[in-house]
Amino acid sequence: MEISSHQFHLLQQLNEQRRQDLFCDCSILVEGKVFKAHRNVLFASSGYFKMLLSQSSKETTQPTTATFQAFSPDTFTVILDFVYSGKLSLTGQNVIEVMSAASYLQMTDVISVCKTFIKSSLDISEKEKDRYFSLSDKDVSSNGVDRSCVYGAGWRAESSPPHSHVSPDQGTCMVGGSTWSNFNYFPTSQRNAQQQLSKHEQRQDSVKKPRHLGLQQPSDIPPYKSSKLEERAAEPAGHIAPSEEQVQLDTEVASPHVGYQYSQGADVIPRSLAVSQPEHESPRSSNDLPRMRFKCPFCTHVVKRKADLKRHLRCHTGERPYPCEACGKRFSRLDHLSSHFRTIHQACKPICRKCKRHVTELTGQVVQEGTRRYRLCNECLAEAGIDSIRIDLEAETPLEFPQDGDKDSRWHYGEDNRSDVEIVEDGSSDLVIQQVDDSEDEADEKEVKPKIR
DNA sequence: CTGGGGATGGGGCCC
DNA sequence: TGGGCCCCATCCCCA
Repeated sequence: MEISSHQFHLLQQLNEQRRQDLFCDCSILVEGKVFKAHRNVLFASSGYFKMLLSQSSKETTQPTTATFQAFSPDTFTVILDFVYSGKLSLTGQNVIEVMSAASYLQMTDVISVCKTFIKSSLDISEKEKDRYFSLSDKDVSSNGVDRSCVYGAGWRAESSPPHSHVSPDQGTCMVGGSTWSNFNYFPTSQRNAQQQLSKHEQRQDSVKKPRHLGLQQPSDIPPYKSSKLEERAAEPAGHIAPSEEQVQLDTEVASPHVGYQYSQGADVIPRSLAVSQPEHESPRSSNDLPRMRFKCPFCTHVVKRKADLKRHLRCHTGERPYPCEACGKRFSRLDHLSSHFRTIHQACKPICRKCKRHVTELTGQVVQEGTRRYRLCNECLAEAGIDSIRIDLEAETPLEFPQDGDKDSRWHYGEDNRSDVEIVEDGSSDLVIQQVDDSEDEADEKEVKPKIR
């Protein structure tokens, strides 16, 4: 006969003992703050502690002390509370750091839940953005990751990997003592987003660059993509890229956990899920400069700046917050959008698209094909049989790139004023010819450039 | 089929 | 810290 509440009460008791510092035989020092805990609980919850404590198990009479500088006391509080309660308090602010800490401590369940949290948040963001094509980032974030959520990990979770899909749009939620299957939630829009990403993923599969730190994805390991978050989280991560070892060695030279290799049955914690936050040298040498590195929790990539990591993470999450309002194409980066806008919609290059010769206001014209603009020299225009078309540039309204902070406003470009513009359209191809006036165009560019640059 | 060029995306890094 | 520029790799289209 099984009393289902026993595990819950047992954990509750242990948590109570921890709070009262009863039988605590392990001290964890995180940036100066001391946490008391039970060795056996830590051993059972974290691969890192399992490794650490098994090494020091011979001296069981001595209290064990672990020191961390890779994450904050607040983050460790979240982790420790989870260990002792099964409830993970995630917010948009702490999820990255919690995931990093969980990676560091080799707590796969926590990593999975964090990934799901991030993915779901982005999904909500995408949903909002799809509704209002150019929602501001601020609005999105307020609808997304900023909501706090408390995840409850079931203590029967060992039977199945955590395929949890919890939507942050549920707001604050408390799920305690449930099995993972109790909160399998997969928003339909998430599936849609995955479908939308599929092409991008296929492209990215081959865009894996070997040049970064000389690293290369092993051929047998598919590059990790955003829509594979769940699969990756759930899959037995038994593959370790040999090259990843280099990263570990490179970034964790002085760390106390150098070269650890935790294995739990067939499951090996993927080292690619290692720390994604600054690698403080510990103990830091007085001579060494603090070598700040930020590791991507999804791949082996290491960057020097947090902002670069944030930017890099978009290639995993598939987030594309910058839509081109001229053609609808979305970009993960503003500079890519700017570049796209300049090349596709502004015809900035004074080059004939056909013969590649330099064109001036005398020797060529701007051709507008739908929202695309490019230049053709008069000869090429004549070849195309459209040499007699002239446009009153006084009335011509150039495509304008939105200013900063104007992400949520519609862009203004010629299309809106076409009724006012004397344009000639090719009925079959939506072709619009505009006379090149470099002086005018230069002025246009000057007007736009400060916004872009 | 192949090579060239445009478009795109990712990283480094400066401001 | 975000914006933006530069460089490079890759994809895709077209001749």
